[in-house]
Amino acid sequence: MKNFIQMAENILREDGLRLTKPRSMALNFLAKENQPLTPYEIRDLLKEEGEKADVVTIYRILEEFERLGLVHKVTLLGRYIRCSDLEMETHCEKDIGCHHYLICEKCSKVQEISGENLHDLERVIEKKTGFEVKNHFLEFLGLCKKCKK
Amino acid sequence: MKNFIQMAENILREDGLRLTKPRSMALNFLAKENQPLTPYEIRDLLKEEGEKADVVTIYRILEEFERLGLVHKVTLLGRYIRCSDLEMETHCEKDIGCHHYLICEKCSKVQEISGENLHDLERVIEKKTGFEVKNHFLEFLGLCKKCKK
DNA sequence: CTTTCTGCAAAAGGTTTGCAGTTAG
DNA sequence: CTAACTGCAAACCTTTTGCAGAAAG
Repeated sequence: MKNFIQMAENILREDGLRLTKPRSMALNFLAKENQPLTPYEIRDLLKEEGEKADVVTIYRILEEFERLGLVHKVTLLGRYIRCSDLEMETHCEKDIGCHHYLICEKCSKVQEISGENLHDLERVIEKKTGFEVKNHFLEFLGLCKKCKK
Repeated sequence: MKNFIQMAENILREDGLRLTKPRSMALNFLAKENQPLTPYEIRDLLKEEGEKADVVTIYRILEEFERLGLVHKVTLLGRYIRCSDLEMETHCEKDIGCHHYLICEKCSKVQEISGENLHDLERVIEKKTGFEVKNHFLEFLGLCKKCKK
């Protein structure tokens, strides 16, 4: 956790971004929670600590964080979660084996898993984590034959 | 394509739903296009054929279609695509091996593929379809250990 | 100091809801 | 006929944009 924050701050600095109060606090909450948060939730968390920040600012902060590989957006939830230490260290931006999430339909808690075979994976997941996979979303982004040319 | 429409109409009937003009035409366009459409696009297509329908109606229609397994929502695009004949026949609701989509970042065209191993799959995809996979989105929905109890 | 960030106001989408009127079966 | 469906208006929620003022380095 401390690790994440330090690495993140370095990455920000390297990119020439300033370490402002909202950015720093957003990093802290993302690290502490270790669960995906909405921009509004982050705004509220800041407010609880006496730092009022506009949601617009949080949106812009998260946009930068995502670009720098500090957070992922969990598409199905519209929430942002901090990248794992592993992802940060290996700088495995969009690699296979990263950012696979298990989203509980009931409590909305998210756990990260890594692995590569979907079929086997589901079985392994159920055995190792006790998570009962009901549905999965798999979509590929890229360039089709025509557009590649 | 004709197949899809007939099967879909049967499924609607079996569920006690009425075969109205907007529903029937939406089915036709989804079948004909074979590409994911937004509710607004469907509304416009209907309008072009002289049938004006409200977007709200289209939203409600698509909601029903999804419930009945006639269409899938392509999460990343916010669009709806007709289920494949295979899916309809096997009634493979949420099964592994279904609804995997390749989304072109440039032309936004979508192709469906089936297969189960993600790693191998990407390689196979590139060879078979010429689609260059840049990124994939994989998220699982289900119940975590706690919530399962 | 000067560039970068933030706050505020406002707009822009996308989606949902309630209710009265219309239509399929 | 009568339950189901649709249209309209409005609300709601999330996200984006522009610009002037504030703050980091």
